[in-house]
Amino acid sequence: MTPLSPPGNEPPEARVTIRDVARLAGVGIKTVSRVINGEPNVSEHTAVRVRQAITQLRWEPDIRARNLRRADGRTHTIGLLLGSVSNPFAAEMHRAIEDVAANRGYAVLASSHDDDPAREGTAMAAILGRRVDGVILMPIAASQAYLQTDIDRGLTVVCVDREPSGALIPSIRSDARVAASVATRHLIRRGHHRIALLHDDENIWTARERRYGYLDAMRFAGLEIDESLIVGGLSTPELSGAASDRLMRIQDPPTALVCGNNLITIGAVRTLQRLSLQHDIALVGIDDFDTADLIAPPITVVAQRPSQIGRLAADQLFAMIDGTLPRSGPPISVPTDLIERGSGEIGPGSSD
Amino acid sequence: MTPLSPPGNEPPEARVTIRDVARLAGVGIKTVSRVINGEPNVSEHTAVRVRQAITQLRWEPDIRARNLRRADGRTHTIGLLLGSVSNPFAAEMHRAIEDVAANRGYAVLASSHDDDPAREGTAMAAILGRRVDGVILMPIAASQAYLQTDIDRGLTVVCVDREPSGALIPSIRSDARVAASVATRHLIRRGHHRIALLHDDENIWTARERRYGYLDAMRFAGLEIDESLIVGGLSTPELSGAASDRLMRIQDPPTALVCGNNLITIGAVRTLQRLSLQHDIALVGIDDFDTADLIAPPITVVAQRPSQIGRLAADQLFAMIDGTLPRSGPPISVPTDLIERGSGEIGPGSSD
DNA sequence: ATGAAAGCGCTAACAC
DNA sequence: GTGTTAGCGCTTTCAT
Repeated sequence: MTPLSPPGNEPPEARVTIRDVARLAGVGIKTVSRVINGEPNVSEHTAVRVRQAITQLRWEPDIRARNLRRADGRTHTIGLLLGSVSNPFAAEMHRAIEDVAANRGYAVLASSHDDDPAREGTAMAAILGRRVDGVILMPIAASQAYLQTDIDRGLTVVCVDREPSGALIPSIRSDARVAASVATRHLIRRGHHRIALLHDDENIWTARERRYGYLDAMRFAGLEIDESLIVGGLSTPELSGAASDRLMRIQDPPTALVCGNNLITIGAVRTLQRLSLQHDIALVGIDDFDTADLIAPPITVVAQRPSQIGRLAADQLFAMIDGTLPRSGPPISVPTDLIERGSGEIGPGSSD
Repeated sequence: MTPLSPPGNEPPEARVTIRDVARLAGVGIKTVSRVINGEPNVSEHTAVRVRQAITQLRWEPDIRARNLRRADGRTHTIGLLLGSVSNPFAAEMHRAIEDVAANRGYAVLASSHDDDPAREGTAMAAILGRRVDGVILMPIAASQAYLQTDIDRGLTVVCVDREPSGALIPSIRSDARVAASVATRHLIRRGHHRIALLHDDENIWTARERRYGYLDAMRFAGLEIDESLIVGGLSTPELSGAASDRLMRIQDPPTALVCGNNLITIGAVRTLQRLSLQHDIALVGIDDFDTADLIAPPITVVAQRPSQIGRLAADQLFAMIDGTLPRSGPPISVPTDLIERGSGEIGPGSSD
C-alpha cells in the first residue's frame, strides 16, 4: 500500500482534555466543568477566562466520558434499525425520526437488517453495545422477547411499520390489513372477480396482514378465493415481475393486481408494460412513490404516511425516555389514503 | 401527561458491570476482561466460569467505557453527513457505506444537512462530539477548513458526491462536468440547438460542475449560449416543474432539457406531461431512478453509481483509519453511464 | 465561588 | 495463570 505521511499527515497532536483547559485558564477542572454545563457559582471573570482557554485550545467535550459518570447516564443517541436505509419508505421514516431527534440534541445510529431475522439480532447487539437511550425498530425476527432484559434495565424501544411480538413494545404503523382490504375492495367495486395479490415474505408482519385484508375483502364480497392468485415471497422487483409474468400466462389469468409494496408494484408494472397489458389489467399498489403519477397509466395506490409514522414513533420514544409516557402501550395506527390515478380504475372487460 | 409505571415499567435494575461478573465467577475483573477480549493466560476452566457468569447476568460490554481507555481509542463508529438520508441517491450511498462499515464492526451515525451550509457545521459538531473514528461528508459549506484542527488531531474524513474546499480531504464522486457534457452532447447530436439546463443551487459543487459541462458541450458544438435557458436554484420537483413551465412559454422555447438531478427530472417530466409535451421535448436526466423506464416516454439518463461511490468512500475511509492510505489525496472519479431510453432521442422538429 | 477526591466501566501496566 | 493498581475524560460529592 501507499506509505504514510504525505502532505497534511503530521503526527496527531495529543488529545486536548478538560485538564488542559483548566491549566491554561489557571483554574480547577471542576470550574471548567461548571462553565461548560452552565452551572451556577462561577464568577463571570473566571468564566470568561475558561471560555477563552476552550476556544484557544479548540477543546470539545467528549460525550462518551461525560455520560459515563452522569447521573442519568444518557448518551443522547438513539438507534434505528430498518429493513434497509435505502428503501424509500424506510428512508422517509428515517428522515422524520432524525428531525425529531436532532431537535432534542439526539444523534441517530442507523442500520439495516435486510428483513433477515438473524441480522435483527446482530445489528441490534451492535447498537445496544453503544449504549443508546432508545431504539426504533422495524421488526423482522419472529419474536422480540430477546429485548426484554434490556427493556427491564431501562432501554426504551418503539417499533415502526410492523408489530412486534413476544415483548410489550409500542408500535406505530399503518393498518396494513385495512389498507389491503381497501385496495382489494376498490377493484371489486370496478367489477373484478379474479384479483391477484402479490406480496412479500410471510415472516414480515405487513405481508401477513395484507393477506388477511385481501381475504377480508374477497370474502365480504362473496368472491371465490383462488390460492393460485396469491403469491408471496416477492422481496425484489425482479421476483415480482417474474410472478406477474407467470400469472398472466395461466389458464384464467387475473384481471387485476394488488401489489403489497413499492418494489412489488414497480416489478409488476414493468412486466405489464412488457406484455403491453398495462391498460388492460387493473393495478393498485400499497405505498405511494414519487413517480406514480408519471407512469402510463398513472398508478392508483393506497398511500402510507411514512414521515408521519416516523415522527410519531420518535415523539413516542422521547416521551417514554422522558418518563411522560409508559414504556409499553397499544399499537397506534396511522391512516392510509386511497389515491385514484388510473391504473386502479381499469375495468375487468378491457382485454376481452 | 400519563403517569408513570403502567404494566412493564418496573424500576430499572441496576446496571450490570464487569465487576458483578467477576464477583459471581469468583475471579478478578482483569480475568473477565481477558476472557471477553480473547487474551491469553486464562485457564479454560476459569474462562468457562466467566462465560457462565456473563450469560447468567446477561452482561454486555459498554463500548464507550472500553474505548475510553483503549490504546487506539477507537470508537468503532463513523459519522455520515448527507444532504438528506431520504434522498434516493444519498440513501443508496448510505446503504453501501453501512455494508462496508458493518463488515468491519463499525456502526454509522447518520444525519442530514438539507444542503444548508450552516447545518453542515452544527450536524458535524454533533457527530464529532460523539468521537467517531471517521466521517464521510457530502459537503455543502463553502469551505471545510473548519475540519482541519480535528484532522490534525487524528480525525479521518472523506467527501462524497462533491469536492470539498479549504482542506485536503479526498473525495469520491462522479465527474459531474463530464456527465452534464455527455447529456448535452447527446441532445446536440440529435439536432437540438436550444437546450435548457435545469439545475440546483450554485453553492452545490455538482450544480456548478454540471453548468460547466453544459457550457463545454454547447461551446464545443459552436452553439449560441442563451443564459435565459439556464435555470439554477431548483431544489425541489415543484421548483423544477414551475421553471419548466416558464421555459415552455417563452418566445422561442427550448426543444430539449438537461435536468441536473433526480428531483429536477421528476418535476420537469410532470410539467411536460401536464402540457402534453413529453413526446415533443427531449429530456436527459442526470442520475438514474427506479421507475425511469416505466414513464412515457421512458427517461434517458446519465446514470451515476451511488453504491459504488459509497463503497469506495468507505473503503478509502477505513484504509485511512488503518493507516494504509494517506489521509489526504486527489479526488477519485466514478464513471457515469448514458442510458438511452427514449426521452433523450426525441428530435428538435417534433412539435413544429 | 472554587477545587480535591472519588468514581463511571472498562483496559493497560505491572505486579505476583 | 491471576489479581492489583492506575488511568481514560468527564461528573459528582463534599470540603473549603
